[in-house]
Amino acid sequence: MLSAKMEDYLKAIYRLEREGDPPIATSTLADTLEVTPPTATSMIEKLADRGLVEREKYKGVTLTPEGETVALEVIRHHRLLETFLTEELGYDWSEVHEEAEVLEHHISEAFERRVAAALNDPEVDPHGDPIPSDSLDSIDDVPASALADHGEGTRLLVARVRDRDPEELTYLDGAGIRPGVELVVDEVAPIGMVTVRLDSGETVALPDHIADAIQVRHPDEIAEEVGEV
Amino acid sequence: MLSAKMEDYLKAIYRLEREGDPPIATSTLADTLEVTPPTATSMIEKLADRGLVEREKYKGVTLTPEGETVALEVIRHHRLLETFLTEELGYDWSEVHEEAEVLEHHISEAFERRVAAALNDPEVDPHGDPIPSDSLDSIDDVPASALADHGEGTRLLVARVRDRDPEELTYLDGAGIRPGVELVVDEVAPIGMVTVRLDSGETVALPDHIADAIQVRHPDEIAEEVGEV
DNA sequence: TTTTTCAGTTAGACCCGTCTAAATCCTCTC
DNA sequence: GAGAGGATTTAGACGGGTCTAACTGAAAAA
Repeated sequence: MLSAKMEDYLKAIYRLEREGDPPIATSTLADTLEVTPPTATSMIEKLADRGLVEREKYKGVTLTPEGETVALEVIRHHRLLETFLTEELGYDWSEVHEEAEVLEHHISEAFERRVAAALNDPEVDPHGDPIPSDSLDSIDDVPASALADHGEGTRLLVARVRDRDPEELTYLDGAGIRPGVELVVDEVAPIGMVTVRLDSGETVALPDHIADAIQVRHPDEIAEEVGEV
Repeated sequence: MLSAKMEDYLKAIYRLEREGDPPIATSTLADTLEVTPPTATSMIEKLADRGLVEREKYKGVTLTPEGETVALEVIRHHRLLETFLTEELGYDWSEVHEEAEVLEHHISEAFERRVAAALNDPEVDPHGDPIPSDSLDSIDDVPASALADHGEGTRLLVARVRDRDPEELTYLDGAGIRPGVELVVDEVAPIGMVTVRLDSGETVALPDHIADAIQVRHPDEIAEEVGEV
């Protein structure tokens, strides 16, 4: 049996591997989990003993296939829970993260199955993040780019919002920016800010760190894919 | 902040106080929680330090009002979860207990409120047990008696089933015995068994320990109460 | 190549919840 | 009212997850 903490470490390593280049440094992991480096070291040892991570002393860690499976399982729980809380319990998009962060470690397999069934095996969560399948195969990230990387006049579809801060999310939601919405880049200001125009006609100004967190696609790509199916 | 374990101890003390006479002996508590007496002693010390129990060395413990509030909160979580799992997620009546036993310690107040709202503030859980109100006032147990205490020919309404064993519950559910069902005592056998007849005409034989766990009321009492309202 | 710097690890401590073994208190019986 | 017997507590240990302080490796700078 794995503790909730162990699961948190595996999940963090998984994310860091996707976003940076493996192996993951002890201090990076420690920062992510808000613990001190020695704490991370000792946890890494434990995970290595259980065969969940590959460790090279002074270099860092990578997940083994077993470790990755555990990480995907936890992420599946998390994203199913977020979807469930939003769709079935009336949670606001912005407030599901913390609740799911706790519950993901405590639900049974039966619960997971029933929630997935109740939601009709959803493929993405309310933030637009893909939900790992029941078989826990590695996730294919939907190809997307940051809103910040597009020029003025471009029409874009919001695919994912990779922000977890409740206040920021509430603001974005209130402004009408959430996965599935289309918008046009109105102005890229040289002061670290992007302004977008929604179909409603309203414009919303977004500082760079937000524009980086908003993942977008070109609407016609979607049309093509749908056509393919 | 209280740990899940502390909550378990408080809940156990609460139940034992209701069923036996306070104060609760260390060994009784230890048995209930399946730990050794020294373990219970040290936990009792911690709870006493926090003002959640009143302790008299070598005598036992009782809950303080604060401790009782915590216990009621946990019980409210548990019973709301059982109801939710049954009604919204399609769990079988017999399998909700274990899941709720874990989750009760991990849901937020927001989750509690939303579940209660989704269920329309239910007053009893699937086992017929009363759900503490949001204000966490002490619960008034519905007056009921054990099926085992009634004579042949008596018509009874099943109010609560105080059994948590999944196999036994599955059997009872399959046999048609669950809260809300009416039945007639068919035979009280001198070998520690009671046979009841359901409205479907079927008879079901129940050994004493089961007949003790089934809490019943007289159907006309219910009618009167409804009349009063 | 040697030194310096800094990340990473080891050492040792603490709190939690648990245990076993040993001491101690309470109470019931004679 | 003195033991005997049983329940309770104390003592000391351990694993989990964390910390600080001290040490050690590795890699960049000189």
